[in-house]
Amino acid sequence: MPPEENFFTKVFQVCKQIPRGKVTSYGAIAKAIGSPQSARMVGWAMNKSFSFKESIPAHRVVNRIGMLSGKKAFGDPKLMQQLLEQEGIPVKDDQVQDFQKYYWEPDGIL
DNA sequence: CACTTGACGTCGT
DNA sequence: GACGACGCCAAGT
Repeated sequence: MPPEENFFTKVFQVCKQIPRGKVTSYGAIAKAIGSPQSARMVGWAMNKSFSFKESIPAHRVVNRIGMLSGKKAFGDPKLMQQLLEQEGIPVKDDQVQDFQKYYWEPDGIL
């Protein structure tokens, strides 16, 4: 019995809750699911999210500085930036412009 | 089974 | 305020 899939579920749940045109940070999600020090796990889960059944808008999740750290995970680095711009989020140099403005704090599932 | 890597974050300099 | 080092957790090799 491997790991509790609940962890992934929580992360995915939060990701899905991200409103269109908004972005959040891994730490915020990690904190929302009750593991504030497991921000890395959130990112790792995101990478695995592509293998997940459901579609997860991982492009709305960036690191604390708003940098598209996992753009490579989309297959094409441009894809993530494109998706963000498509949702109305200006991205420049792999960084979200006015990140603080588009930042969205996820609701704790707990 | 032990070491390394990884979509991060915080503290210290 | 920028740069560097340490810390966390799990998966892959």
